[in-house]
Amino acid sequence: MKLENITIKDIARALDLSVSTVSRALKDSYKISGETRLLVQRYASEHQYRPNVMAQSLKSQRSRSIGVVLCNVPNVFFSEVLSGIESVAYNSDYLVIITQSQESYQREVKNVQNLAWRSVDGLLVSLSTESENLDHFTRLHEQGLPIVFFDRVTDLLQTHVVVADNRGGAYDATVELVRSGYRRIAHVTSSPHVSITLERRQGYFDALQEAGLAVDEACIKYCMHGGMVAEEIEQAVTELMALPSPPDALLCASDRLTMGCYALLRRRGYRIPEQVGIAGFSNFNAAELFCPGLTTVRQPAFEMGKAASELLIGLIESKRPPREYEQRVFATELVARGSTARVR
Amino acid sequence: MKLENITIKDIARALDLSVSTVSRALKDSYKISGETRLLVQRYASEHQYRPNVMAQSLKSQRSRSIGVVLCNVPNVFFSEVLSGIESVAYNSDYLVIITQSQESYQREVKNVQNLAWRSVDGLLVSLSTESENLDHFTRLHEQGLPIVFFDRVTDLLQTHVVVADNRGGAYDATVELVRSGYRRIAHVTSSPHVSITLERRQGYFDALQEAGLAVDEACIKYCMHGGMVAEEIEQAVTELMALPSPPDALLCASDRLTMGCYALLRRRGYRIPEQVGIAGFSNFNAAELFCPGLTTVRQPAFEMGKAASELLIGLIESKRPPREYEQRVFATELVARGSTARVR
DNA sequence: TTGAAAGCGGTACCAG
DNA sequence: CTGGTACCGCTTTCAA
Repeated sequence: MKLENITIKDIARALDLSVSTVSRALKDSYKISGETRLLVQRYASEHQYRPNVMAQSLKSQRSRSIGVVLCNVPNVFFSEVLSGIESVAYNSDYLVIITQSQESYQREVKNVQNLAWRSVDGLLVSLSTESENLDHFTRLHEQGLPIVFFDRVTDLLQTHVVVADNRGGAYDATVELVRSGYRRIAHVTSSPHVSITLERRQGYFDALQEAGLAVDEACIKYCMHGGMVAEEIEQAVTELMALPSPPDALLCASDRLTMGCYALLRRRGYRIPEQVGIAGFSNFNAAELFCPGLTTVRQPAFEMGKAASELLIGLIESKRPPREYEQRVFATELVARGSTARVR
Repeated sequence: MKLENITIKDIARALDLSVSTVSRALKDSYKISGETRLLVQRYASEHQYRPNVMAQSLKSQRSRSIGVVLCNVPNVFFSEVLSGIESVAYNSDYLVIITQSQESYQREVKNVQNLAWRSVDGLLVSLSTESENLDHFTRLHEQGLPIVFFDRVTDLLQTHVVVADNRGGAYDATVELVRSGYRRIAHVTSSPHVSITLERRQGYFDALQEAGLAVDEACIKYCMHGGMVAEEIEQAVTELMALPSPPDALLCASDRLTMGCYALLRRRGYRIPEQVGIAGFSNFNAAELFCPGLTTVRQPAFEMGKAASELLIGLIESKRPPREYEQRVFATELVARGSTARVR
């Protein structure tokens, strides 16, 4: 059963005009008499004429919709990004189609192909932890499909990119840990395939070196599924704490890892912050209600979503490719709380 | 610039067949020789033929996409529902288009109209707190557009509905408060326009009455924007605590309200659970990390999203309207934690 | 079993 | 300024 709308043809018949005239009248085309234009427009609005979008799309090869490819919506960071994306799209009259990769390369590929094939006008992408090969994007990109990457980005494709200052955020958090007197700071992070992992690790390195602390590879744990599987986190923390000289603090690289590690430390009875300090990336803003409060690095997720959306729509609507692709970097915000407040 | 795909016409030309034959061969139609079918299908797959979805949609008047209308994605409950919706849609090869009403009636109307006009095959809706008038749905519904409501539902429209056992959840939480010795239990809830408010209030009433406790209207505070505006919550709590005989416990009716009230009580220095107990609906599962842990009523959000999605797709794909509309009710789960553990 | 052609609802070019 | 018409890519009668 279908929604019955009147068509341009109906209007033409009713007003004894040709479809082309009606079409032009509706589009406010210049070469049309004010009289007929008004006539048509009045009739159209009286009869609630709505152009059939599928027909327009078929003709124009554009759908006024953008596809979003991300890992998992319930992740706080992503849900806020998504909200930002939607808010811009709403104002620009684009529809937002979402897909989740669940950190699976296979699924990401399928989603991307499906979106492209179902003809979105552009793609907003945060790569899955499993994605090394990016052929599914390059092919589309070469064919001219606008793509903007956010958060987990790549330099294998030349396009706009929206990220937080990941290096800076990790640096700040590490400095805070050092300042609080921690000397053996471990790093629990995601797959080294994704950009954010490398950038955050760099910030961690920089801060350690600046503080004259040694970087110990044994103190860095990579969770290949970004913490999607609980065992990853358990294993990482277990191994760290079993080290001959165990860490006295943890720097976690993502929402899920931070929460996971924090919960695990508490569950295992570690005293935070005395015995172990913990800080990490997280957009969960009730972290202050934890016991002790959790020191977090916050990313302006909503703003990042807006920016990504704006850049993509810009790309879609500009006739020709931009001279230069932008890389928008958003400052992070360190909120120091009890979990790093060791009294020396 | 557009993605170049070969069309059915190209195949026809290459194989010296007619487009109709090719079309039928691709659809595995019965009246076609096995030979030509194989020929066509091989050529198609070799040349990566992808049917143009816009053309198919224009013809069939179906888009294989569903629209989701909800308040706000970053809300934990909704983000989990959304994830459930997406997971089912993915398996059934439907695309999910999301829109946020931000609790605004205006915006809900716009989103619904836009989605319908942009021809989604069906709608998944959780009403905004402001929505009393539902004409924007009834019109579409009468025209045959499949709609399934979830969470904030209505009985003004005859259709499938997916909800949590809201009465039961509120009842359980209130009973828990009573069991812990609280005697003057206030209720902070959302707008009375939405179904969940009434149902949850009923559970609260039932439990109070069963316990022989008086229901005091002064102890019920309605936040008309569901806690979207922080002042609402502040005002509600302030007024409650300023009552001649202030409450000794709070039952909160939604994610945002629960977190908001809890944070506020802590900020204002109330001792929880001794001075004030608090429990409420929330899908935030790190509530155990709070100090004290927060007693929550959890809804199986992901499962609810899946159910809603399945019902909608069923509606879309069945030729005729079902004999009977379903109302799927999901059990809630009470997780009692420190915030209601008063030692008597 | 196959092909021709109409049509889904618009858009845009070309005449007039 | 207006009308006729081809076309976007696919589906589906209707004939052959």
